[in-house]
Amino acid sequence: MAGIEEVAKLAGVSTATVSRALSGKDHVSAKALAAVQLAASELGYVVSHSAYTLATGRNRNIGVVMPRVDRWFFSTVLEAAETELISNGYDLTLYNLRGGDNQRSQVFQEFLLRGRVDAVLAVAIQPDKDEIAALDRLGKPIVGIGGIIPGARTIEMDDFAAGKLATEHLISLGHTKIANLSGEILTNWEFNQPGLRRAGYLEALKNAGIESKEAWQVMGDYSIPSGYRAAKQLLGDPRNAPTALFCNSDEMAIGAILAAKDLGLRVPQDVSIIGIDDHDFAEFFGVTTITQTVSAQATFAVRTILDLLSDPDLGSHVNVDQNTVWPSELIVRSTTARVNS
Amino acid sequence: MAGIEEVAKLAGVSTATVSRALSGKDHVSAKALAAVQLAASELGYVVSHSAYTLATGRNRNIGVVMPRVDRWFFSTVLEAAETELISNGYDLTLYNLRGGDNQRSQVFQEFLLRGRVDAVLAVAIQPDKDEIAALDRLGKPIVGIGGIIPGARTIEMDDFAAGKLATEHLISLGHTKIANLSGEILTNWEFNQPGLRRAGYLEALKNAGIESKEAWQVMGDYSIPSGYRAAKQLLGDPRNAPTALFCNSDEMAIGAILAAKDLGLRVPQDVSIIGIDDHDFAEFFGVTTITQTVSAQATFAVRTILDLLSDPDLGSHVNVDQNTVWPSELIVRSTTARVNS
DNA sequence: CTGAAAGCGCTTACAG
DNA sequence: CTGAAAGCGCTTACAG
Repeated sequence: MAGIEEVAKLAGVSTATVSRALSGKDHVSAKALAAVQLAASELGYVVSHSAYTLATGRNRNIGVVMPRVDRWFFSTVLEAAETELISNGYDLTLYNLRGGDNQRSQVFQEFLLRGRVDAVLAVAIQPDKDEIAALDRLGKPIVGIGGIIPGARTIEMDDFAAGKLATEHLISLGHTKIANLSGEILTNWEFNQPGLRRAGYLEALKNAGIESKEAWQVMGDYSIPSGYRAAKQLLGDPRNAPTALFCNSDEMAIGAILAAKDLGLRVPQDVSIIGIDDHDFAEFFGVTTITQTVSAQATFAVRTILDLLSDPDLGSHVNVDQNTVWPSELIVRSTTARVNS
Repeated sequence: MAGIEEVAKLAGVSTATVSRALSGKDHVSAKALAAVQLAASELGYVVSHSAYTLATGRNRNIGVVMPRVDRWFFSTVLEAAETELISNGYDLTLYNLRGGDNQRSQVFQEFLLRGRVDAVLAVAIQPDKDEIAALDRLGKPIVGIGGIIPGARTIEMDDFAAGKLATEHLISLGHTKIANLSGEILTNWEFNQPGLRRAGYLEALKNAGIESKEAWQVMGDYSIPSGYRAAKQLLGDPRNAPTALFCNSDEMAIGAILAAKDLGLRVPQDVSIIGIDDHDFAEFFGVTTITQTVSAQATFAVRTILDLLSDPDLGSHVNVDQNTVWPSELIVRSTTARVNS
């Protein structure tokens, strides 16, 4: 692999000039520029990344930390983030935290601090104060998606408002028997998104003077099968069946639709179902939902990071409290309708 | 951020001793070891990655290249690969090629050669000879999943055999009207997996003396909606409806099941449906399928890479032709049955 | 505009 | 077992 020295020799200039010509940061005579470019392409020269990083302290690489990747939300974030990063010449290093608590602390205490990343994008992860402080000391920005991180910039949809809006939509259609299919919080470093959405749901019920029932507040795992199972249980109960389901994800809503069909119930005539996400498949299944525009959120988060990184007077202590509430919209499709009374 | 020098000073030894003590590669007196460890943990010392790489030429980082990440197959590979890598102290740098041809060549000609990765895992991507040669010259192994790459190590299920087996299963149940829902090849650097599976399908038909029909060979995109649409079209045709569907993915099979139901057809009494993958949701929907054990494939591929990298006499020219045929199994669930004649 | 040289923070023969 | 020193391959003040 050709190094800068060989390029310099071939071009008949110094390595300093090669560096300047290729980076484009400093002026170089047209003649030198041409000679360097020719030599570089002839030798197939590519800047050694570690030398570049060691000399400049910049990595052109950001770390993305998420609890898992094999779920729609996460893979969608990843896809959008990578696309935005690569088009800016940045690499993306992925850390999934499937390994649990140990892996999580290994990532934060070692991987992120080795100086391989310039910044971190935390997806649906709640870093603690010490972890943020450590990044801060190194001058590394951390931006979060999916919840509020005290002491850092975050982007999140208003989960409480979304839960409330979804429920109000059902109430406005005359429903009073409304169940909420939510999610579990598995670790102490995940956001309480299920709790916030449920709180919005309960608030909407209370405002409308509708009594809430414990039995109608059930747990799923955001997947189609879990939505199916929970909905079948709820809708199959002969004495206690709700007429409407508010699901925390479109996948669970899709599962619920299938469960209703299998019970011989018509959607939306017999049961109304609303999700959250605006998943790729939502339109196809006609799911009424609340948008999250996940790709756009991820792209925005990456741009925020890139902007911070290109700020010339970014010192240490770069992270500040700042939450951007991401707009959500209700999209009414064909799975919700006036209650059949 | 404390450097090795500060640790050396605090421990009262040279930087060489610190390096040796921390890496554990060379013997160090118990006393020095203790002093270094204490000093390092006191200062929160973490080895600078770029300095380590520049000095050693090793990155402890591998690049994963895939056409996209927001599909089950890819996110599952990614999840498994990351889990295996991180537990070996390796990072994973993700390159998705959603940006098309330009992005692809940028990745291969620039990103991969900057020396940031020690090896590459190519997922469902067909690098060309020059690209492999370039990696070879740098002594970087490339291992592929999802198809055969001439000149590199690969792991792939036998797509032809899988297509044949799926079709034979349907034939053995008495079906003769069998459609194949396959996928499109969008770029010239993707594998011809749809073609291979279809060839297996056609071979099985031929062996059984069953005539194949153009109209029963249709395209999808591996997703639930595309399976639904294609199946509805096929099964709704009053003169030409097949009695069995062989789908190239379980998601398409699930879509097909839903389409059949919506047409009032019973699965498997009226239509038999088989997929490929053994997707997370396959068991739930009772899909008869052919396993791919994707996670295990990805883990195996990563281990292959790690083994190569730890081989002390790995020089340049590390890539050789070598394909491992990954075993597949037929799992008969409840979506296939004897033809209703 | 350009070059010589220091420096980024490690690792590792080489001596001892 | 340990230290002094060279070297990894760049970038960037500093002079000119």
